[in-house]
Amino acid sequence: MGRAPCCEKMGLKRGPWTPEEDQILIHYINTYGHANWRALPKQAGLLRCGKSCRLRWINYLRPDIKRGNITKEEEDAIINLHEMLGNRWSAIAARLPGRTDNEIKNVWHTHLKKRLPENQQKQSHNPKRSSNKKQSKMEDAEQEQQDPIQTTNTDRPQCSSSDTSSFTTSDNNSSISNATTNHDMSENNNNNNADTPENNLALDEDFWSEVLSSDNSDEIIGADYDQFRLSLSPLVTQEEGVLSSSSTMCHDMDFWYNIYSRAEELTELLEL
DNA sequence: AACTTCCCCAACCGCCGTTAT
DNA sequence: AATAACGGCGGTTGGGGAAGT
Repeated sequence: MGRAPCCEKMGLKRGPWTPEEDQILIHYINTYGHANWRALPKQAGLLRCGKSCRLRWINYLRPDIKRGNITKEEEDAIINLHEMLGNRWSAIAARLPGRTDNEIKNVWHTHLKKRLPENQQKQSHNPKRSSNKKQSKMEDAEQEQQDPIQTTNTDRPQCSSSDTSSFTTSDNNSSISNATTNHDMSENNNNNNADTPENNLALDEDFWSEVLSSDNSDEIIGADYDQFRLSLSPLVTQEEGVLSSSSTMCHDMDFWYNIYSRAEELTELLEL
């Protein structure tokens, strides 16, 4: 016998959500949480099935959703991650804080897939994915062990909006967390001479004294800073490797200043 | 201006793994 | 151990706006 449908269709609303429904859902979840999606709509007074509520919350209403276009850096990260993980959108999304699996899936199908050579497009699905989900979770764990900088667990706390590691630029669109594939980024950067560690020290002590003394560094950091962090990724990789640190996902401004301060030393180590 | 085609993305569907009974 | 319920995931669809003719 097949599984019962997730909800009775009778009397339940479908299709786009109205602002009123959104408000009800947000208010309910903020007040009571979402321990039980199935029961939620009834308790909240929504004529929706639990699945629909969950999807709406996860993909649109969550407060930590990052709005705005996918940045070039994020696109590159998605491409790299897709190469490693295949169509495991939630796993990819877990590495891009603020982005949802649905969003990444859409971006992939509408933009990024087209960039692949045709033969890769044809066989683009699940190069590493096993048909067995348990197996693929083990692969995730395995990979996490090899690469502690990345996260594979969606339950793991992600950088909050107040965390300076998820730097927000002035236009709110060009931010990317260092949770993104540092290794991948560094690979990209290594292929791009403009971003070698030697070239990334455009931000000087004046910049740092301003940032570190500011109460709201978000206001003064911008695209240069994002570029800076990105270009320092290889050094971060080195730092994490050398110190075998517990690798907190969310490095703060002090961390980046430390990397900046030790750029020479880390570059040397990197070259060894 | 009217019509058609294309593109984007929110939402739905169905399946799977986990958990509770 | 078997079954049902649930949450989560990836694949797919279709409405609506943009672009093209």
